[in-house]
Amino acid sequence: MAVPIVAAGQAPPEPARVGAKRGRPRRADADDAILTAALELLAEAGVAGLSMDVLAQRAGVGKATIYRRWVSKEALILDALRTTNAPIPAPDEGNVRADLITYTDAVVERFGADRASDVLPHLIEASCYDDQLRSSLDDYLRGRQATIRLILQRGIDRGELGADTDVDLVVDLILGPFFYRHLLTGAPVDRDFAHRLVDVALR
Amino acid sequence: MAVPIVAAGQAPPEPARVGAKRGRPRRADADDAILTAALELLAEAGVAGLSMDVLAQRAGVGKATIYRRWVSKEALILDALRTTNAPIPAPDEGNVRADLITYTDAVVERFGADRASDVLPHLIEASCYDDQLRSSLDDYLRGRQATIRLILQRGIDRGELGADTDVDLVVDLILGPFFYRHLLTGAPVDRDFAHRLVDVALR
Amino acid sequence: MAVPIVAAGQAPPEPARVGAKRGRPRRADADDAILTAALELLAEAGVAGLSMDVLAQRAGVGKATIYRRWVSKEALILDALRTTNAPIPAPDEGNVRADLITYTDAVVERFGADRASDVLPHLIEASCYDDQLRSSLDDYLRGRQATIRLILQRGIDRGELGADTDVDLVVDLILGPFFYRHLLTGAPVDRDFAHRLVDVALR
Amino acid sequence: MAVPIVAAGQAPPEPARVGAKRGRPRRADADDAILTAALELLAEAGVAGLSMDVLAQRAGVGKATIYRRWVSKEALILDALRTTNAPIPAPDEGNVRADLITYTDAVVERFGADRASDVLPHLIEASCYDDQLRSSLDDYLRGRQATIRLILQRGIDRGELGADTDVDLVVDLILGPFFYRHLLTGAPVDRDFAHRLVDVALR
DNA sequence: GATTAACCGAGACGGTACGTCACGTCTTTAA
DNA sequence: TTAAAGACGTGACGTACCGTCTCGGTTAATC
Repeated sequence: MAVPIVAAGQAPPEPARVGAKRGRPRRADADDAILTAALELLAEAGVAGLSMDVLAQRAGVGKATIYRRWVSKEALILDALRTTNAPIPAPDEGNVRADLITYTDAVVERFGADRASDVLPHLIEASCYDDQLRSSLDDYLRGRQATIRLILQRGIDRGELGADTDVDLVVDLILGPFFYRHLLTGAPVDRDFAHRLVDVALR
Repeated sequence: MAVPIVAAGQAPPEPARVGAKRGRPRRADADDAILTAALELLAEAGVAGLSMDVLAQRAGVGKATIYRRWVSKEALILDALRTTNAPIPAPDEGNVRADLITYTDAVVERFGADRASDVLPHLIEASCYDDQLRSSLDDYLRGRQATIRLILQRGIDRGELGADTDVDLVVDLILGPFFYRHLLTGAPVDRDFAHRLVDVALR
Repeated sequence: MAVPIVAAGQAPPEPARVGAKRGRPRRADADDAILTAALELLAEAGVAGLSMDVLAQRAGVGKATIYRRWVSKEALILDALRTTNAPIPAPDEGNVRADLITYTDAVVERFGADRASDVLPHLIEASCYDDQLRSSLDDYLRGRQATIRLILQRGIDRGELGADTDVDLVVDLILGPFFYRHLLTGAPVDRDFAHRLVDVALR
Repeated sequence: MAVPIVAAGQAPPEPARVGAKRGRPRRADADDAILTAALELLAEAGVAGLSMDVLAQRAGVGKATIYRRWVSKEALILDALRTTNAPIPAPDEGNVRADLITYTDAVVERFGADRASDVLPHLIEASCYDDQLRSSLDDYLRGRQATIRLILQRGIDRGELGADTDVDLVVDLILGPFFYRHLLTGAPVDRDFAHRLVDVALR
């Protein structure tokens, strides 16, 4: 996931294909070691407990090796997030509403487990100071919409939803309130809440 | 806004009115001086530029004086936010949809002006590590729902909306997507978007 | 020995006598704690083993406290050197030659004990990059000539030496070869060598 | 000057002439390229500016190539010093005093030009941690006595000086005070000072 | 009027993390 | 085998904050 010089999540920009690569290649397993250690530390003590010194030591790696692979601590954290947070697979029960319910139930469950995770809040804040991170994070978060978009698109293809369905809006109507409650007001996020959102969005 | 010892936003719990106070009373103008300096620094360099040392110097105040009035840097920032971000007044045009449109237009405008404010993200993150702050922030953010709740309640009272209207849900449907776009995906937040949200919420 | 802001060894320049001192005063015992820890570390592992992190920890002090009292690691080391290396007292046997012999014997002994001390070499190098240190070190080293100068002056006062005696030259003739052998050529520095130097210098 | 594996200044121990050479031969011009680059960097920024990474890049050479030819950075620096600092040729005017004056005048001039060179101090310090370097440096510095020893020997051979002249002592008496002033006290080193040293040494 | 107690500005305190740099070694591909 | 390139683990650097503590000095209410 880590890339030569660019920010996290950016595709490696053809690393000077011509001359091929000279010099000692990067340790192949270092990325994994670092990300694994990062996830451990995040689980143990949250973002606040993830200091670069400790991370390097835990991963058995020099700090420079980390900074060679990620432009910043936050780019690394974002990649760690990507690693853990496997996308929720799209159910396909032939019915948009059923699919969305299944999907949102999974989201609710994950939010519950994710309880008090400070990773996303940290990245949101950090992205205020770092444009590269901002766009990486936006990419990541828009990517997380893929499942729900797929469900909707299938519905449109099946004729279950009108061709003029505002997919963007439906996505925001379902995910927006989720995050709003989870990150901002602290109001409960449960299945009932999710179902009502789906009902409204499909109304 | 600042209180003797409790967290930001908590009502001062009757400061032991009984025994009255001995000793030198607190400087009356210090709260203002501190909040003003804080707002200046936030405007100049964001949360990252608001160090307690600089703040104390700017406000012409000792650091201890700040910590005597707010439990933490973040409690202070939250109060500063409260100070700037005056609540948007509830329009009253006798029509729920019109009122919501007027209101959301104001929100859109403020979000635009708020461009790249890192204050809210910072507080969200900090609240992950500080329960007192967490609840203060939740209070504040729920308080920001007052306007929209008032509009809806008036509609219900007028019979324009059914008595069984799920106010909580409508609030989340309107505000959730706003913050989701603003803080997370970075998608544009404009009047058109707001109007569609209102339409769906009232549908 | 440490001084508010100026380099090591500089006399504290009347610390703004007017306004007296405001703010919390510096910990009185910190200087000692730091210098003692520094001397321990120097004894254990030489200059190379004296890292600021370890020193701070050993002295039970924050790094900032050290940097508040000494402008640089080297200024601190110089003060540590001053602390250990008490001046050799001037003998007074009523005879210049006898006094010088006694004195140089003491120097020889100290050089022997000083075996492999890397402190002075380190300071000499560091002083190439730091003018303030350079002049502090010069002061210190010229101060170390005091004993020998006193012996000679007494001789002049007694009429044992001519009033036109070139004291500077005699000092350099005795100390120069000492350091030259000790630091540069590694040739042995013993009493016999010292005696011959004294004989030549007084010839 | 560089040698296969041994310390700087050691004679190359017959580089396994027998089996001839297998594999890629060493670049013949690398030594020169490295030393030249080293001298440039020393001139530009002193020892502190001579990092091995920069040096390798400047010389168009891999770091391993440098370490294959010199055991350490300091061994390389010593060789660089040897390269620049050509020995001062021995004058031969048939008179010891005149020869010494001519010689010391040249030394004074070089010291003046050498102003603030940090090379020698650096090597002196480094030699505290590295025995091999220590003896190489001692060799080098004793080698620098050759000129003055030659002048004295000629004087002895001519009968101008007694056969019992303590050559070692005379050398130390002349060079010791030079270095003492130059490296330690920072006192001026001029022709007058040198002449007085010669007078005393020959008295 | 004296005492007491909480406040005040200033700034030093012990900690902790940061990101950079240089070291000397190791690992590639190419000659 | 040696070359150039450059990644590697290590560890020190000096800075910047944090939130607390300690000064000498006010400023009331209480005694």
